[in-house]
Amino acid sequence: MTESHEQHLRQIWQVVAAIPRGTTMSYGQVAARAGLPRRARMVGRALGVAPDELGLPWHRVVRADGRIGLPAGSAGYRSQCRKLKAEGLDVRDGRVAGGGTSDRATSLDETLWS
DNA sequence: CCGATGACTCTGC
DNA sequence: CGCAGAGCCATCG
Repeated sequence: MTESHEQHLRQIWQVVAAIPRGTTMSYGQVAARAGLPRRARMVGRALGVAPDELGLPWHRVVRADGRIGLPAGSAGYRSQCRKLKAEGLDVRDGRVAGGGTSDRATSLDETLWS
């Protein structure tokens, strides 16, 4: 059952659930914070297997460029875009703006988040 | 065991 | 600003 791997999923979900409202985090960021330095891809899979019962704010997880991690036009894409707007953020052409401007700074946040 | 795929990221052109 | 290539890790055939 690869329980060690399940633990990682738990951490990922926990990190995602710990994302402040009105803020967006990149996959690599979540992965790093979950203890997975290079497992950004696994984060995507984790969200994919994440049950809705957890009420996981997966919509706060976007790509490093601040773009939606799902194909434009997909159901998840629209959902994420809409939820982000509901969070007070602004979605432009698939891009997410942090409450007015860019709030996330990729590698910079890592030092900040420490 | 090897090859292909993927809710990723970075660098170069 | 957009496209292409390379790197990274886990899962599936």
